[in-house]
Amino acid sequence: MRILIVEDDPRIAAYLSQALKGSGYVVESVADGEEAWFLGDSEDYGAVILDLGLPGLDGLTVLKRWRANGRTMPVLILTARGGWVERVEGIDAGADDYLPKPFQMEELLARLRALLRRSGGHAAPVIEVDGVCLDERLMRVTAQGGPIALTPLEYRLLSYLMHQRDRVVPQSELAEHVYDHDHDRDNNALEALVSRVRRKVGGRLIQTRRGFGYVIEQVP
Amino acid sequence: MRILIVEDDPRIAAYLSQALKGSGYVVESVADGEEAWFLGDSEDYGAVILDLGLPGLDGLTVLKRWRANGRTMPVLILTARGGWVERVEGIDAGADDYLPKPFQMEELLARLRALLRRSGGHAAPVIEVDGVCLDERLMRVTAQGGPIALTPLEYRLLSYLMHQRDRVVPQSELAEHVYDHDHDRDNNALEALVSRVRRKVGGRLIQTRRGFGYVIEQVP
DNA sequence: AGAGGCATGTCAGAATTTTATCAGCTTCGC
DNA sequence: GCGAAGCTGATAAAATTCTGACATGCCTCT
Repeated sequence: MRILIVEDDPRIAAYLSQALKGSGYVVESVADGEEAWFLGDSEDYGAVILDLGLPGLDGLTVLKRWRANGRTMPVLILTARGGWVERVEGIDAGADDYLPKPFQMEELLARLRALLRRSGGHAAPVIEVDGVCLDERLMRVTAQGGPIALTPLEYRLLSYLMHQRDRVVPQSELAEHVYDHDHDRDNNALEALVSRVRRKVGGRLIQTRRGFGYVIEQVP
Repeated sequence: MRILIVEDDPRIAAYLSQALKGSGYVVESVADGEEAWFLGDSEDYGAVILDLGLPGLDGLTVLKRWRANGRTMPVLILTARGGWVERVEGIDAGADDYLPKPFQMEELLARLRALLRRSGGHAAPVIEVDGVCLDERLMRVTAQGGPIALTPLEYRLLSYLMHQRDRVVPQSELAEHVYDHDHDRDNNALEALVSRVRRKVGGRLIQTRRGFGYVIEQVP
């Protein structure tokens, strides 16, 4: 994990750098506000440790510009300006944590771990087969770039089959996962549903295994 | 946004509860460790404010059990045990922030805002979607430059949906985070509320996913 | 205390979308 | 070719959601 240290006191910068390297991080260090702004804007860091009293450009200004530009890396402010008013100001400028100097290195490392832990878990859950994408957060399906409007039952059906891709799903099992438990089984509602989904996502995605069920194959 | 307060001192709990409600949160409060564990394990909270010195079950133990069970809501520890060793211990037990008593309410609110915006996967202190801006610090919403007057419930609804943007929010979840715990479920108050918010912020911001819920999409 | 204003729940009917059902058709396996 | 399994379009029925109107209750101001 790559960490940017923005700190103008060379002794503190060296101390931080050494401790972070000792914890397994890759560290870059700058002492100047302008340079910090440029690096944070153009490079990719797992987190930033930011001192506020900087030559050139103030730390808070740097942070606000990063956020205005859509940079979302976690930022831990570390400064001697210790009053609660400054802390509120720093956090509301877009910082994730604020640690006053002097500080215990152990605590800084713990807080950094917490920031990294929290910022890590946002992978987009998207399943894609043959150009058809299923976005589970948006509950939306796209095919060849265009969004496809699916009704609730249609979505449940496609979602289940895509989760079970490369496996033949018996009709009875599919029905159990699409319909509420008390549902007529001796009609062809499921087949009608499959038919409608096929018309929307393209006919060859959902294949019929006559006598067994349906399957979505990953490799066409 | 629904917040759980775990605090055994009734005066501090009342103080917290009042301040959080004033900032537009839906608040639940418990004083007992066992009960806190149960609620945090089974209910859905946007964040938890956790005191460590509790009757019944220790706060740290409660937190560790939540994390062991896969609960990922942000937790802010708030306690009089102020040494840095305790802070490191609390953070490494899975807390996201640690604020020693006594504390400034302003700072707690700021840190809570930081936790909530980060847990939604974002960093900037102001959320903006399609020309509509939500400033949590000022509790103010603007659209196309003009401020929009929202009632408390309307604000909670819009705020929650904007925090959860690009994710479909089921009606039941939305209701939990907008209304206090004891509330009728089989009326259409929520739909009426959505309708009112739509009239104020423009009809196409909040989209309906029939059968699933509502969503605010960042990229329309 | 009373008036007025505001926030919000409630209701009914409208608007819209979704789904079951049916009938006839097609395809598949033997 | 035959029977069974599966497909599809049409349509009616059902479910969901929206919205305006109204009622209620709370708060503030006089």
